[in-house]
Amino acid sequence: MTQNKNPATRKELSPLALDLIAARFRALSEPMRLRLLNHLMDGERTVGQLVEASGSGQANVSKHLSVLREAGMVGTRKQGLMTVCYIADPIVNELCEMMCSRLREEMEGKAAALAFKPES
Amino acid sequence: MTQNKNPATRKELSPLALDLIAARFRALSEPMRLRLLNHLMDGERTVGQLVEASGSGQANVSKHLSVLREAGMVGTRKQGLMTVCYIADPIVNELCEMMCSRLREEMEGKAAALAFKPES
DNA sequence: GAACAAGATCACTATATCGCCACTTAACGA
DNA sequence: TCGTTAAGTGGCGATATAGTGATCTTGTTC
Repeated sequence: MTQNKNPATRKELSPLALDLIAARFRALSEPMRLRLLNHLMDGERTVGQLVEASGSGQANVSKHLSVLREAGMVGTRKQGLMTVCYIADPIVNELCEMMCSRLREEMEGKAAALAFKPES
Repeated sequence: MTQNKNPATRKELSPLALDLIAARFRALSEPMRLRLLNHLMDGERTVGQLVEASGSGQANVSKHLSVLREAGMVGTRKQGLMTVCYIADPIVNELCEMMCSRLREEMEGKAAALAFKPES
């Protein structure tokens, strides 16, 4: 069910499409960016709050945020001196949720496999 | 709806979890790897077939495949001289499907915005 | 066993990116 | 206008990774 045997119904993605999709996934491929998103899942945060919460430098956080913004995943809004950040695309939550639960399954599976009968 | 205002119900992910999740997304962050997966969505393929279909070198394809294998997304099976590859985790299809349709929405949105009344 | 074919691995170059420091820019208050 | 603070930007060193050619390994065939 996970594979489509009929070549006529499957489309080969164009190089441009592949680049765009890869770019989106690349935005999610850094632990620090995931950490920022994880904090934003609690609600809006200023850059300063994210700097403090992430434990990284201000310049670094600012650059990671611009990557997320260019990927359309985070939005920002100026509020006086501060910049308020928020998750702009709900797909972020879905993707992370999926990946998380998938990893949990795998880990539990491996743990169970190690619990008894470590290879007959 | 996409954000959780209650801090008590949101969990902050551990650094280890962030690394694991980031690694999975990183496996999907290269156009060439997405191309390989895209071909595998039609069904099993040997390494040689993927080399031909992808238009890249054999060494390069082999390395990308090992990245995908380590990420648990692709499985392989020896069959004589050849190595048969297949998608081992159905999450790959879901993730790519989601990303694809999301991008389509965005592009169509932008196209529609450009069609008429380019800013009043 | 020798020749051969498929694929994995190694060595290398080029490029990209992370984290940090310093500096600049922008908005606010006195 | 000046000083202060929040955040963006540029430069730098270190590391990581893509792609390529050469080599090694393994299984097949004669």
